[in-house]
Amino acid sequence: MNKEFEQQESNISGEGFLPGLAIDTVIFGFHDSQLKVLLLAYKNSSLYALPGGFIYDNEDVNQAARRVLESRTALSDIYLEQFYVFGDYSRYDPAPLKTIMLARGYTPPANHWLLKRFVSIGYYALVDFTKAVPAPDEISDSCNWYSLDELPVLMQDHRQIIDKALQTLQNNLDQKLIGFNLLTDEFTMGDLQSLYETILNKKLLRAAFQRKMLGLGILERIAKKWTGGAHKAPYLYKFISNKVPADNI
Amino acid sequence: MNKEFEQQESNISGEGFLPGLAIDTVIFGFHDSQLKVLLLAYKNSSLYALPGGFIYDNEDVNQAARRVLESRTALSDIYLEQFYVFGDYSRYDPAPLKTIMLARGYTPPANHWLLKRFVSIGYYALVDFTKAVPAPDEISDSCNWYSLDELPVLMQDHRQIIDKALQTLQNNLDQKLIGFNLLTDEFTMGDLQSLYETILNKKLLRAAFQRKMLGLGILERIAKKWTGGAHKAPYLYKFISNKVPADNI
DNA sequence: CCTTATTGTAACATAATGATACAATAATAA
DNA sequence: TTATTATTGTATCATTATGTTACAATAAGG
Repeated sequence: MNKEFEQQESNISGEGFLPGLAIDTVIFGFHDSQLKVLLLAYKNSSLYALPGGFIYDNEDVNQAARRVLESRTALSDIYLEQFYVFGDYSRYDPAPLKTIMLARGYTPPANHWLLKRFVSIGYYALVDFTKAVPAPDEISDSCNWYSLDELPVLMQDHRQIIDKALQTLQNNLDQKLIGFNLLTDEFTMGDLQSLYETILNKKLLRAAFQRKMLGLGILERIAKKWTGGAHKAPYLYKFISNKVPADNI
Repeated sequence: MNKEFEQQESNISGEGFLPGLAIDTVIFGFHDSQLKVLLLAYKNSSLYALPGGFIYDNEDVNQAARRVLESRTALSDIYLEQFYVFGDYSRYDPAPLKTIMLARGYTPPANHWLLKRFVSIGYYALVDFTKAVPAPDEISDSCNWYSLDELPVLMQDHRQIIDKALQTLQNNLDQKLIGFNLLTDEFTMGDLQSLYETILNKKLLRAAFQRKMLGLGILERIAKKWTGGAHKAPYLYKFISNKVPADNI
């Protein structure tokens, strides 16, 4: 794990990996009423990047995505879904990886597999912010949450990848019932509404929201939560239905 | 075009193509109240397959999908969308292509690029059945429409690819307004309802369907259509909004 | 001109959602 | 203890969308 990139780097032909194919994961979390994504800060570079990786030549592509997700969050059984393949020729830009390798003191040959054109399969994941344990990889200084409102400058087309992931999340939020994956196990109706409002980027009517959510029959009322505020205590709920990791992964 | 496969076949290393990456397109048509898909019948084989292809190393992936679509239907400006990446290791099966090459009198070396593991990007297209001109490729005897109800035995996991494409179409039908792409330019409300019923595989209420469709404000009433039947003639409609080929392709 | 099948739409019932109002209640201050 | 305050849970009514039935308006054909 820790020597992973070193192995990929010294492996000039990319033996053992599917060539030209990569995975990028947009890992969403929710904290302080803000949507966050996990980003890596690359060493010797001002660039930030999405957690990504390559696929072993005997590995399922979806499994590789889970592997990447687990290695950056220490979480398994997470909601994870493919959302788009980024395959434009204009993405092709070997400069960032070359810079990274040079900074590591390694001069790659021109035909190094990591410098060739890559097509990237975009996945998005929904994780419980409080449970994830962000872990940088070998070539990054840090792995941290960044609010969607204040993203740093990102490598290549990673900004567009995040944008498209968010669009997909917005479209899927009501259809599939996936929002709960971003909350802790127990939450108030206010937490849930705040999450929905943040993702959809619009205010929702409290009464109608509560009625609809309760009407779905997927929330179990647990107990009351005394926050210390001078007002009625809200109920805590938990999601009943099985927290399916995904449709088909 | 006609010598395309011969070039891919004699090109042992796959020079000029993205390695290990393929495209499979589920091309939907609608005729006689049935959903159809375009399938190729391979020479010297009882197997049928989805139209597919490879990606040039200087070509956008989406552009490659359009190229495949155009070469099998002689149509451009068609609704086309990515729907899933099929990347399980269990898909890996060089046998069919090897059989095809052997039947052509060509014995490929073991390391031939076409015999390696491929990940396939699934696209689905919605075309006007009356406008498409199905054209087989070099290694197939025929390119024809097959009703979804009576599909022949398909190569590899192509049956699952079709199933997943249909699921996606069903999910997208109401959200995006894409059904019109399967009809001729002018159609009756009955045609449209029949299309919806076929795709969704359920009966719809005529009055409610008509009210909803007209309420969308995307249909223009053209003229009446006298079919010769002993009854009131239905109006012909055409789709107003710009027939967008896709979201983002 | 009468029958027949089908279309377009009105009319009503039911369900879903938008909007407002208010009682319940947990802290705090008087 | 009691009043005050903020927030929650839900009832109520308004509006919109959808399900259902009914019926008038045709285009043939006898």
